Amino acid sequence: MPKSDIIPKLIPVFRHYGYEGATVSRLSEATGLKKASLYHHFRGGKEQMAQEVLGFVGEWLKTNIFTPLKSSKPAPERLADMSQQLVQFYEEGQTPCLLAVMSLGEADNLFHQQLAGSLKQWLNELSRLAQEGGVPESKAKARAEDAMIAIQGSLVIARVSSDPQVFQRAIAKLPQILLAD
Amino acid sequence: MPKSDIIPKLIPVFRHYGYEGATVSRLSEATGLKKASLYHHFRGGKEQMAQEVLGFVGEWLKTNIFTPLKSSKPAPERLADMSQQLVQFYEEGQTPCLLAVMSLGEADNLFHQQLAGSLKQWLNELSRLAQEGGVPESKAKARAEDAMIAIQGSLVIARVSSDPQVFQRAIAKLPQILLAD
DNA sequence: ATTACTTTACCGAACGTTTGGTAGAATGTC
DNA sequence: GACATTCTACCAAACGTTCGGTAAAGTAAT
Repeated sequence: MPKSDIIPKLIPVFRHYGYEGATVSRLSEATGLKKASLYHHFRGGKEQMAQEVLGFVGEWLKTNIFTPLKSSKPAPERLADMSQQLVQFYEEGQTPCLLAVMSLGEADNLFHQQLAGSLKQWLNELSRLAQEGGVPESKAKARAEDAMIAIQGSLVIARVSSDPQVFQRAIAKLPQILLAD
Repeated sequence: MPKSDIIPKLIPVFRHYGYEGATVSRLSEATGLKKASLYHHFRGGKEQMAQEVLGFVGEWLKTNIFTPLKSSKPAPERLADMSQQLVQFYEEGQTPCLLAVMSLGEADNLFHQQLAGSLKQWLNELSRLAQEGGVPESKAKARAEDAMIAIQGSLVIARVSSDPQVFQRAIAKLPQILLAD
């Protein structure tokens, strides 16, 4: 099995259990590969698995979020494209965010820079979008922050209340948060 | 050492590491009690420790958040009281939320009901406050949800970006979210 | 007040299990 | 035959938990 097939099977384990909870047994079960086979592909062990999962998701963000946000469409359409991708990625709000989950405990020491980098990029792209939608630079950064807060917060609330619609409602409000005048 | 002294020392471990990451060794270190001594106080082991920590925080919410929200002061003042308590409780935005952290992995199976109950209560109290501040019932529930999203989301963003001010900014916006007309 | 008994709080050492990780043999694939 | 891939079998270390026991504080009876 090629790595490109393994990593997507690793992702949900890290997302749902966090770094410490994502045991090699669970990762093995999720991939269908025995432990030793996993270690053949990831000589750096569990830490490398998490690293490559983070890298994969980073790439995913670039191609499915950041690039669409830069397309030539009008700003509201670009935002709608992102929203659609997000709802899929977070499985309608039923899946925790890797960024949030990997910033806990021991994992934070290992991956903090990477996580912070992805978030910063995302914030920048959202801020650009808002500006292109007519929001002055001074307000655009604050709105981008509010948008990310809404995404992450709604994922938490949706999870704790077992009501994924909380997430979908929050996504539906993004245009207002980012582009209202 | 009485339990009332032990539990507060347990809390930060569960908050920062999550249930699976909160090893008995770490809990032992945090309390200054050896493992066997912890088991003297909590015969149910780690699960009971988490349970009692959740109970303690539930009580804290009741006396420091819910009750103040019901006082006879005008609505904006009650909200300010809650905000002040929150900033302290989350250490100016540097500490993850137990609710969010315990809804991950195996812990969610064990504690989901309790977590969902606390959240629901909190949402209800915020909705009541908004209504008493003049917001129609139809909108009040949505605003309470937005407020909780802002609290949880800003804690995540603050943590990932190592910028606690994100949290404090979000708290400062609560009056607008809940009571604006 | 003194003695004897019970309880509480604590700890060192070990329990069986699971952790992350390895070595080497089997299996395919070219 | 050579190569990469997967497996079974194994390991030391850490996991959550329990055991056996000590020291001190209560409690009761004399």
